[in-house]
Amino acid sequence: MKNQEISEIFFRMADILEFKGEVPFKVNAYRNAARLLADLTSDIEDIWKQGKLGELPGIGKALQGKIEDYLLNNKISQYEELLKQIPKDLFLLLSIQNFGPKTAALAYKKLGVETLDDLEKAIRNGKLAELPGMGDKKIAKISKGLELLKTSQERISIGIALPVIDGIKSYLKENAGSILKRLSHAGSTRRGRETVHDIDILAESDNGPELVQIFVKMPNVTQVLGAGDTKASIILNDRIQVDLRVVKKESYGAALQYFTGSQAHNIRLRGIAKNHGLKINEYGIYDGDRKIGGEEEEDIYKLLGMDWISPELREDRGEIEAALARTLPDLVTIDDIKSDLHIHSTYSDGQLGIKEMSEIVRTFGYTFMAICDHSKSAFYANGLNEDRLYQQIEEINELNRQNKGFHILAGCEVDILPNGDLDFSDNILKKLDFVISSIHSAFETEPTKRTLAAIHNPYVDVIGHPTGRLISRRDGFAVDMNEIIKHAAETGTALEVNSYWDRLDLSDINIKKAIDNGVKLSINTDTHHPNHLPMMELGVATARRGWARKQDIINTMTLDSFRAWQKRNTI
DNA sequence: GCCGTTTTCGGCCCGACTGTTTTCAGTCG
Repeated sequence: MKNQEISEIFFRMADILEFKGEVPFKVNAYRNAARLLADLTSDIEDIWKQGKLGELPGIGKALQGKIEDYLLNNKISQYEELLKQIPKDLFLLLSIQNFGPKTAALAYKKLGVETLDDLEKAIRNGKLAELPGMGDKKIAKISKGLELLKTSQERISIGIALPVIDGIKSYLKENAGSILKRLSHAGSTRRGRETVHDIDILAESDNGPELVQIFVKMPNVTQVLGAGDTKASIILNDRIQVDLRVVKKESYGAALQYFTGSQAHNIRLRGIAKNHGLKINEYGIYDGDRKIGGEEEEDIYKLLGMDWISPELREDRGEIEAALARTLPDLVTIDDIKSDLHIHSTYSDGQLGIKEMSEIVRTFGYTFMAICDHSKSAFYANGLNEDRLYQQIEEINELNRQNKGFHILAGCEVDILPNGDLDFSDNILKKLDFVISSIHSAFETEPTKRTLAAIHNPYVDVIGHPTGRLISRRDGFAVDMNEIIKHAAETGTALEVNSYWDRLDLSDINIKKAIDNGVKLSINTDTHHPNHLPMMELGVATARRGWARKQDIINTMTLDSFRAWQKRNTI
């Protein structure tokens, strides 16, 4: 799909135009279009073929022409032209903190700075300091930014960030005592994004300076980037930046709304406020000079005539229109989840036996679970052959006889082989209660065709981690998600939302697309170790970001309705 | 660049912070 490719070009064109000193509104037009394309759940090529490009908000004549250029010629000629006029490593240079487009342009024009090395040299030989507006402190900040870029990690997974947030919250509660009132995380972690750049913490207190001091003296703070009376920024464990912002009671709601973002969502809200003759900032919502709300986050949305919007939806992907029309979806919650359907045991590569694991799973409040160990071809994971599978089914049956009020489904995560066959025959699969089917090998070999074959198998209930992406390591294999969704809808096969922190596969955008086409989803942890079980929350957050409701998720069903849903029982 | 029952021209979110300034530009979120 070309959506992503064009989106990336538009983001870069925005950077270039900004570097060239274009008016900010033009730059924003490109960024808005880039975001729209990245978030789009339908194929831009289809929209173009239907002649409906102009119906997309923010896509006018000029941008339509560029999209068309790319679809016809696989390049945007104006972008190619622009690339000739900029420093070699512009995009890298612009990622340096405290080194923005204006400074980059100045350094390029006056000193010929094209790369990080050039910049470092210009700092060392004092040339940069000779430029207008450059003082010692500014140079020092740019040096720091350059240093940070060299050592800093990529965005980190939400699965890593959330436990860090829990630790910070506990620390603050223990050490700040009565000066700390309300406390929340904000930013992209609150919105449940799969990866985050930093952690935002918001606190309510009448004593900002003291709270800030407690915060910067936290254990494992390796750098204090700044600390004032109401805010501070630190680097934790040389790894992740954490920003604290302290506000008073009357502004807490407005600040929480503001710092949760996203930026695009906030910009839309402020535009709407303006149309109503109101103004929003992080301290409250105002009618002229009169403050009319801001103590609670709900105030902001209510005063703009809309429903409160769950943080996971706040990306300006249609949630504002839905909130105004009062048609926001009733999103699935963690409390709706009644089963975890993808759990490994010591039969293959899990850490616990079925009995021990099931006892822990029960404590999550679920009423059933599925053991889905690997199949025989998964040598690397100690996959089960037919005999051991029968043995496992026997053990599960025995446990179910002993267990009242909790049921274990005998399942399997059957490999989709390179030739498109499944690793077990239908005669075996039909003996199981539940089947997940996944690709674990030969990612390059017709992954779409193989997945479709699995979808059409009458015993396959769920396609596991459908794109195979690993957030920290590799992109997904090149599956045609439109085809997979179409066939999943036709056959009544669910797609997995694998909740393991490094997978979160399907992603939010694909979840939305699946739901829009009537496909059911299965949120599972793919647990190999009991520590993985709480990751259900990550899967639920990702599903919520994809606008998933309770009725879209098979894990919210009772055991009876789940069985009635299975396609093998609907024939 | 886009957009329009206020507008086909003149708007386009808002504020903090910093550093370099004699009143503001750049960067960030």
